[in-house]
Amino acid sequence: MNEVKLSTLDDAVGYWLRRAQLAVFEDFARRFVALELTPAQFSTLIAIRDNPGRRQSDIAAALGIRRPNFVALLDELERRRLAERTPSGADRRANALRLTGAGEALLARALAAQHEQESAIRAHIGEAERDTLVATLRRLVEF
Amino acid sequence: MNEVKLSTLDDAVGYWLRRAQLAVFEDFARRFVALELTPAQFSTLIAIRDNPGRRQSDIAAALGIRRPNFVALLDELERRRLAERTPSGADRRANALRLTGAGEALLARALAAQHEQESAIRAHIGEAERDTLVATLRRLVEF
DNA sequence: TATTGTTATACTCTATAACTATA
DNA sequence: TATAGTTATAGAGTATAACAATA
Repeated sequence: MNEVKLSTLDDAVGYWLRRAQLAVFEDFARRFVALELTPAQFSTLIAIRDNPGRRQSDIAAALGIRRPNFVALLDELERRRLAERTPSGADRRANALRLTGAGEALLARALAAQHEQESAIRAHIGEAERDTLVATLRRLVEF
Repeated sequence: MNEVKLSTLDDAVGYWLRRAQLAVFEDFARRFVALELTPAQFSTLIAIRDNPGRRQSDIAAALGIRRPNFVALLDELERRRLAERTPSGADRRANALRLTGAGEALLARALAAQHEQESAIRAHIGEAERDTLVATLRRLVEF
């Protein structure tokens, strides 16, 4: 196949943002396949560990996940005995979320895998560039 | 809702890459809603304009779109008389792609809208930071 | 009345297998 | 046999409406 030109896309932030995100997420998927964790499940485990006892709605909202879509995700984490829905004391409508011992153990392994990915990125694009990248991306989110 | 902590995600390239990409694509969608063009349709119009007469497969591959998924996308562009499938001379299996006059006209408006988005991004994060961002994202794609 | 968790549902993206017509 | 375009289909991911229990 002869080369196909894509002149206008070659300097577009949106285009490279999408391609870079796909590349990093594919690498993430490779590293996490053994742990059987999707990005959404991984960030959910982090959010629960950092905020034990919080309501489903709060955790879901913080992660940008709609409440209805969070139900099946939690069902699966509970089925695998990684997280639990426990009674929320005062409000009997709410579920308080907590990690199990197995959940904390798996999260520890996942955090190690994530750390390896961050190190690989640092090695590939450079330490300073990585810090600049994260800083710029954070400003872009407010955009 | 009290604040929810997300310690570990706060310095992760993958996390901010995803959030920034969502923010930029939401802005893109707002700017392109009047043109009724998705990112995939927009980049397809660019690819066809830059490579008139090329086969479907080549254009799809250059955009990272699987051949089966490219069919409906092209059907829609043809239905709206923005692009055409024409006979490809030698090989009677292949379709050569071209933009119509209407397609070129709409693409011109789309490119203007994209240019406005790029200007807005430059204004928000700064000229030099934007160039550094694109350069870093391109290196990240090889990752 | 409003909110929490849930069910049902639908729409978009993306992926694969297999067909047809040509090569 | 292999390739170009196509069909059918299935799986994620994400969106909304509406319900039961509770506030």
